[in-house]
Amino acid sequence: MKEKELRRSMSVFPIGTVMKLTDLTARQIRYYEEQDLIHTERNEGNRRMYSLNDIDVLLEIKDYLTDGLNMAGIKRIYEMQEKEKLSFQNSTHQLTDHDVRRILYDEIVSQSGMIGKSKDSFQSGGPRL
DNA sequence: GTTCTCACA
DNA sequence: TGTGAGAA
Repeated sequence: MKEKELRRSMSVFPIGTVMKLTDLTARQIRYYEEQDLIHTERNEGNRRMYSLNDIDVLLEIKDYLTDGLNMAGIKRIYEMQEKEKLSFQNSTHQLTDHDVRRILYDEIVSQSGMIGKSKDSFQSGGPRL
C-alpha cells in the first residue's frame, strides 16, 4: 500500500500550519530545512509547502532538542539513515528506520548527553568561554 | 493577512 | 535564534 506514503509526502501545508502543529518558530523550521533535515517544495508564490512527513521529522527534531542533542547530533542521525538506505539496501541486516534511529540516539545521547547537567552547574557566575 | 529574504542587535 | 524591514 504505497498510497499512504505518497500522500504523506505531498507538500500541502503552509508554514503557519506547521508552526502550530510543531510549536516551532518559522525561523527554526526554515533553519532546519537549510540544514537539510527536511525538504520542502515551493508553490507558485515561492511559499514553502510542507508534507506530513516533514511535520513528523520536525516533531522528532524537537524531541531530540529536548533531550539535549545539538544540530550536529541530529544531522548525524539523518545522515546515517540515508547512508543506511544506500549501503544496506540488499539485506544483510534488516534494521528498521526505528531501530537505526534508536541506536544512534542512544549513542549520541550517551556521548554528549550531559549538556543539560553541565549547563546547570556552570549557570550562575560560572566560567565563560 | 501570511510568508519570503536578508541583515543586524 | 530572535526580530524587524521591505517586497510579493
